[in-house]
Amino acid sequence: MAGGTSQPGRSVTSKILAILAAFETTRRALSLTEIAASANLPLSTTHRLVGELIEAGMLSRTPNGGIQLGLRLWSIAQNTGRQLRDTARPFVQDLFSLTGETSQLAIRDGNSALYIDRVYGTKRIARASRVGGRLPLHATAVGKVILAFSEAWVMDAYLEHPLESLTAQSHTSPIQLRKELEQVRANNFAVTREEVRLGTCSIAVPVYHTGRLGCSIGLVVPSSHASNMERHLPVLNGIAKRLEAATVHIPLETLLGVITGKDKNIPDLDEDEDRP
Amino acid sequence: MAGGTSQPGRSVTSKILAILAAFETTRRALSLTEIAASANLPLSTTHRLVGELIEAGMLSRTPNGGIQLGLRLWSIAQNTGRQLRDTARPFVQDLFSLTGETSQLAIRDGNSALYIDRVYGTKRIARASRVGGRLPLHATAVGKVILAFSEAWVMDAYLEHPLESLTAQSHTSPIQLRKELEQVRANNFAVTREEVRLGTCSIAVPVYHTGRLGCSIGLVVPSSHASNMERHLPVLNGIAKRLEAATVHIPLETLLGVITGKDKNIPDLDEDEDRP
DNA sequence: TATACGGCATCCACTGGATGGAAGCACGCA
DNA sequence: TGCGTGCTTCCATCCAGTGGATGCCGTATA
Repeated sequence: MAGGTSQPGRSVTSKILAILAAFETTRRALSLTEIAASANLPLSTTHRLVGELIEAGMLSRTPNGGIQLGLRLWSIAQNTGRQLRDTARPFVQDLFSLTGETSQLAIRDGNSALYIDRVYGTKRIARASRVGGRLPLHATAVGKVILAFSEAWVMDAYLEHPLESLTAQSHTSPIQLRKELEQVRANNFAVTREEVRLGTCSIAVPVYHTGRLGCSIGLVVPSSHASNMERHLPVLNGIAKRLEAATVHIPLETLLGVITGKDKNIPDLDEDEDRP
Repeated sequence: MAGGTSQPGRSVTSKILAILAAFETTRRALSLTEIAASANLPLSTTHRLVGELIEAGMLSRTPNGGIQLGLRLWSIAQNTGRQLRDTARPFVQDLFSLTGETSQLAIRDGNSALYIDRVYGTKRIARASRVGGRLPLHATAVGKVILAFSEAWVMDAYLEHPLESLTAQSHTSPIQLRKELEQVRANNFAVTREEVRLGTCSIAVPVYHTGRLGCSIGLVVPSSHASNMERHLPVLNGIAKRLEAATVHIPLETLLGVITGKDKNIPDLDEDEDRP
């Protein structure tokens, strides 16, 4: 038999998504074969779908024959969560200017801290996270803040699952973590010491929104001068306050386009359309 | 007849892409009906496809029932053109710190200037462009730089098409534009005065890469203090030089994942995978 | 030089998933 | 109560999508 034996229960859509998902965890260009393997699709099918995606600019070929995400996809995706990013960026920049340390902003997306923005200097430190990247909530300072100040059920649900260990320093005991989060709530800030990556520590504070937690901002500093990270707290809290003030007028759900409640009648965004 | 009358010659892929493309020019959440209209698809088909995309996190529902791009899509798309963005960001920041004016970085994507990054302060000026957005090459300072320093055929091809006018100040005469670009090449910088949006002017310089044009960096300033934008040229050129130095070791094609030549043996990216 | 191999592109007969008109539902408004 | 709008569900039809087979190209091996 020639063809037609399509694996049942698999929609074309899911195949396209699987192809895109192949690029979720890598910055490299991938070969057709790699994509096919990652998406669990026959080569010929992959070939055709990838071809269409390239045609549309969602993927693009690199000069050496590899396949990468396309600029068009990036360009479209930039319209996601713009409200928060655009509003917050100057504040994250300020945070960097005032501290000289890598500054970042993260929100909760499922069980991960999703890094929305980060600002750093030319002298690169070993990066543990990147914009658009995710890290487990219990291993990062921003994550701990998010866990500590989220609704109780979020934390409870999170602690159900086993806590992944990224370095020898990661805290993986649920009981101990619960205590630590208690501390975070009491102190209004969280720290991590080499729990994500050896050589870097971090500190973060919550940014509130209408009483609830909105997001978290923090710093990543090399362990070498992390002995007194707490000295940055006044700046962190100051920026957090200003960011809160800048976002109060925007409904929390609108900030990210994520459903976290069942509110109604959220006003749509305004401003100039269609012009980039 | 019930169903099955699918418009022939339309692949599922193209339909999904049309749905995503509906969000290309708007930041608003769209209704199902709006998406269907934009993608030119029957409502029921749109409904099912959108449902699948939401399921996968590529789209998401807003609390008031609208549909928006999903965080997962954004997160995946962040892996596009990372090389240039990550490398250039500190320099764009520096540019902002040193000038206090909105700083931006753009490349050519087809016939548009594609804004890769921008840094601005809290006191917002009327935005004419945004990260991920496009503007015609002839109306912006970065665009003029890109046109002026690209290969000759790029400029020639661009001038074939009619030049869109964004404001009354836009230069739309091909002959005059050609002269202007000559000037840009001679001066090594370009300016625009209210050609994109009334109230803002801009200035930009080229960033070279192995002899060719790599990208362009520039400033946007309110017309009110745009009388002597040229005073920023030393800083602009200084930053451009430093950015050039920081990118020489990366092949131009790799910087963006765009094919601009037919080179071979581009080394793939390195560094830690899989960890955000 | 010959041979083997891995990766990529193309082909095509078959079929099951995609399709879209229509009907049903939910809500808001007069 | 009745109408209008927008969303959801249903299902008989059928064509777009499928994937095994084949062939090609460049590189590594004998």
